[in-house]
Amino acid sequence: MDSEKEFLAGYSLADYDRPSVTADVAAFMIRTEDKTSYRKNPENKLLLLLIRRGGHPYKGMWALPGGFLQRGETVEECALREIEEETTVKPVSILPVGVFSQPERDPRGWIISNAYASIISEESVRQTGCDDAADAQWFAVSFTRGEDGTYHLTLTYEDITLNAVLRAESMHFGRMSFRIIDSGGLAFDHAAIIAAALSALREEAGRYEAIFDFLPETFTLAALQKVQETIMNVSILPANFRRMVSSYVEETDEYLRGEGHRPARLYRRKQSPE
Amino acid sequence: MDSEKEFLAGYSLADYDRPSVTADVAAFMIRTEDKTSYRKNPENKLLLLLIRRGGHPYKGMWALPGGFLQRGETVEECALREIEEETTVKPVSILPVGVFSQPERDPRGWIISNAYASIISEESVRQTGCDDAADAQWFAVSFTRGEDGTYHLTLTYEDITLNAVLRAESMHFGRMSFRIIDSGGLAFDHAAIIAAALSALREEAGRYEAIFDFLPETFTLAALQKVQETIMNVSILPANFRRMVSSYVEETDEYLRGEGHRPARLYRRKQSPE
DNA sequence: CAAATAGTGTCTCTAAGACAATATCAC
DNA sequence: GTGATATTGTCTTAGAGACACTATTTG
Repeated sequence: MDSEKEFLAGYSLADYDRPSVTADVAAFMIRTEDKTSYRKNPENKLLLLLIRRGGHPYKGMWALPGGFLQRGETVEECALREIEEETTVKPVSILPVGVFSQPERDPRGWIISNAYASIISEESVRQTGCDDAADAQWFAVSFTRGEDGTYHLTLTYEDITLNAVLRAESMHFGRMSFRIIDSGGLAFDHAAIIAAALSALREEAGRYEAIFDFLPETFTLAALQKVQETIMNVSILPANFRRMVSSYVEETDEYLRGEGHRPARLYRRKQSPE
Repeated sequence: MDSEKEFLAGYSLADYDRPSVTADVAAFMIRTEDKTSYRKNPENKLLLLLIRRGGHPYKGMWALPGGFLQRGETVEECALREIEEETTVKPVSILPVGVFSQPERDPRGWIISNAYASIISEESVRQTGCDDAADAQWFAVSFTRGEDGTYHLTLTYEDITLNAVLRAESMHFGRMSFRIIDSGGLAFDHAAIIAAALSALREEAGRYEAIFDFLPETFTLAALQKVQETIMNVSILPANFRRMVSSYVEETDEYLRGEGHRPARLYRRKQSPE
């Protein structure tokens, strides 16, 4: 019986052809806009972090943050590391979206991408104040389905508008994958990655899983509802939303006062729903 | 302005450290058992294809079929290719399960695995009759949750029983990931991959998405229900199941006769439910 | 007081679970 | 006829949408 140790000593992976592996991250944040009236609650905007590429290929175009997998880390850790490097903020949560491995997806060669969606709370961004780099910006997201079955992804930052068009290809486990019809000026296949990440985020939010990560420890139910509405692009009656999330949250004794109307009780996420 | 062509010509990915990339596939099939009485409908068994490892590491232990990603193919194509090589059968569908990239998961070195669940119809296996290789066998699957939150995965083939114990780690997009407590004799981290694939398969079956792929073009509703019950490990009242899938199927004019009781109408999958 | 949100209660509608009842065939 | 499944229909219950109504604060 030959020993496993011996076998491994003589074994070399270098004999095989290997791809480069990256993790690309669609980092989402929800920004509370300014109040339009001293009475009204503020609106929300869903934002996505994009980096303007400084080098070839796709030089000058906008892309998702990402980078090569390093020895000794998992793909998920790589995604976390990349987003921390770019924002100096630790994401609250990170969710797998899919693997993108079309052979021609990157002109530099054989590079496969592991896509993640990550959620960053506005609170943490405010604290570290990482809005400095001109080559990293938060774009406002709009993602809608046309009546002909195409999907329109629009990303806006000041006077820059990226307008991608996609078609849903397949659906597995409730998640969709997309084929790019018009990349709208996004680098690589990142339009398809963003669409898949958004579709995954919506599915997660529909189960009230992802929405808490956008907010601080304690929050009003109205704020939580705005998050849900912003992600899902729907509107919900407050009374019904309240009932639906009631099993996921628990009351605190605190109230949010001074908003020009009746104070709202602050809630926190309940660890074990039921 | 420097040209992108120039840049790419001088660019070499070989400078970076790269992992080996594999696709591992949990191939599921549902086998119709023999009738216990000439009147009764037959029972079903959920089966998973395992390969006995001929070489180190984990020599002699059972593992999922899989192999290295080759240049020019996508990870999904690699998974399809591996399963076809092993069974000579083309899977009806293939579903992404997750990426497994713990640095120590493979003693041979830095190897990350893309896991897929694939569904193979009994019909296609019968046609090609690929039950020959002694090192490739279909194991009966049992996957249950203990009352202490652990999960028990039992795989059985003749006198071989593999008994793995796992703990749910996290849940994203309705899918769970698992930590291995006892691998039960399965190679690598394949116990965790199988558990994740089963959890994903159940989620998909719960939406009546995956269940049709186990069956031929036309089928009785009772057969469809047995598939659902086998995967989900539940039992459903026929009248209710019939109502729930009614929007996913359409009638044919054919009937299945000679079963010792009232003939059942054959149905086919409806392309666009509603 | 007015404007706005916070919060409660209730009606309706739909989908799923339970179950009763009938239909139809092979033996 | 008997034993089994096939098929239909109905009662009940749980949850989501709609909406009316009350409560509470700030300017």
